[in-house]
Amino acid sequence: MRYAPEHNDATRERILEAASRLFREHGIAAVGLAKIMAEADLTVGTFYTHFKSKEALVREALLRLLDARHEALEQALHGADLEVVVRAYLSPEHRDMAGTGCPIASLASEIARHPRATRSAFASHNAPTLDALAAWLSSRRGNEVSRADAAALLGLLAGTLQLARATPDRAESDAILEAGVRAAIRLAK
Amino acid sequence: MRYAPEHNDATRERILEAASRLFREHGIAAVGLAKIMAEADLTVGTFYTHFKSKEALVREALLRLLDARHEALEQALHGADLEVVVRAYLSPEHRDMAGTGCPIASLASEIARHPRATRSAFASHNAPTLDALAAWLSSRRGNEVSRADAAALLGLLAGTLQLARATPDRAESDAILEAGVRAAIRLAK
DNA sequence: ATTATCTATAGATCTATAGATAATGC
DNA sequence: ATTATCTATAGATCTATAGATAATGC
Repeated sequence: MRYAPEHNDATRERILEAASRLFREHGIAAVGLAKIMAEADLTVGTFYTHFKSKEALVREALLRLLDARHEALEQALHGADLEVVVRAYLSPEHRDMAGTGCPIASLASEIARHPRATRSAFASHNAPTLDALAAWLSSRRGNEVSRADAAALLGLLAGTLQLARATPDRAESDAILEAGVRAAIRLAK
Repeated sequence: MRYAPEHNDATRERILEAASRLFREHGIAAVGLAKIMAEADLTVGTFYTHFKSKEALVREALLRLLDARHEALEQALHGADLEVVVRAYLSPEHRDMAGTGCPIASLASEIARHPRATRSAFASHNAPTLDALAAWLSSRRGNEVSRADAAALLGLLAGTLQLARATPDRAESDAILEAGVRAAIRLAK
């Protein structure tokens, strides 16, 4: 229909946003293209006008999420205490809203099983976050902190959030979040 | 065919073992019953003689894995240093063999999206491991360590292993494992 | 005239069930 | 006689493609 270029871009964006939410909420394998397209108010047939394959969508949704996360972290580390950032990450709200939450906590174990191209996209778009975190930790601790050390801190946050999400008893789940905050602060010192 | 009772149990066991490996290797949603049954040298039709549903299989495979993990940890904590246990967990071998590895690192984020009955089975069969770990940490540190604190340590281990698995560059992945070991030891002190 | 979207469909897979077949304990 | 296993199939879903339809820029 030769729409304005903005129309095409906006549609593509809507698909990406629906996918980003649904993947984080239900996992990649559990979400079909029909559900994503319905969420974007379209039918399945249109999908392939915008993406080469489901895997291409996964890759692009992932790198957008990681880029957004990086920007948010830069903002947060600029002003706030690490404890505030950590408490926001390991909060009951974040635990209960996976669809708008951290892509690593939701998807890391699934990404590990995806093709190398997807894992490479993940690694390269996660690196800036790790580097920013490492630099921040270095200046705080006074000694050199590597990207890998920052990854361990992120691993603690994501892994603890996963355990809290898997724990059905609310009090126990809250306690896990609290313990994760204490552990993260200890690691950051 | 009225086989001996052992025959029935052995078949059930074979299904559980195939499922335990395939779920950890590819994720629960990504593995169909046909693949599991083929791995156990059976056809799909037989599945429902042994289990009520795929979800029932997931639940039982999960609790068996957690029970086995608990026994292995008890053994390990009895003799060895924590550092040895942590190094084995965050080893390149464990990273590269998800099918025989830690069910939490492979499945925690997926379990979090399963029905409450599955999450309850997870929590109750993971608790002994956490309690053993907490008791061990308490005696080592000299102060009281809660089950939730042990969960944070487990979260660090599982989360870091996931990040190492998602990182395609081998050297970078190895570095993440090393950083995880350092962080875990710091937390345990 | 161009092209994003639609409907329809291919072909594979998914979980689950029905009914036939065959192997062994009583 | 009992029952674990088999083949066959239902009905839903999955990713991906083909061809018709319709909306807008030139």
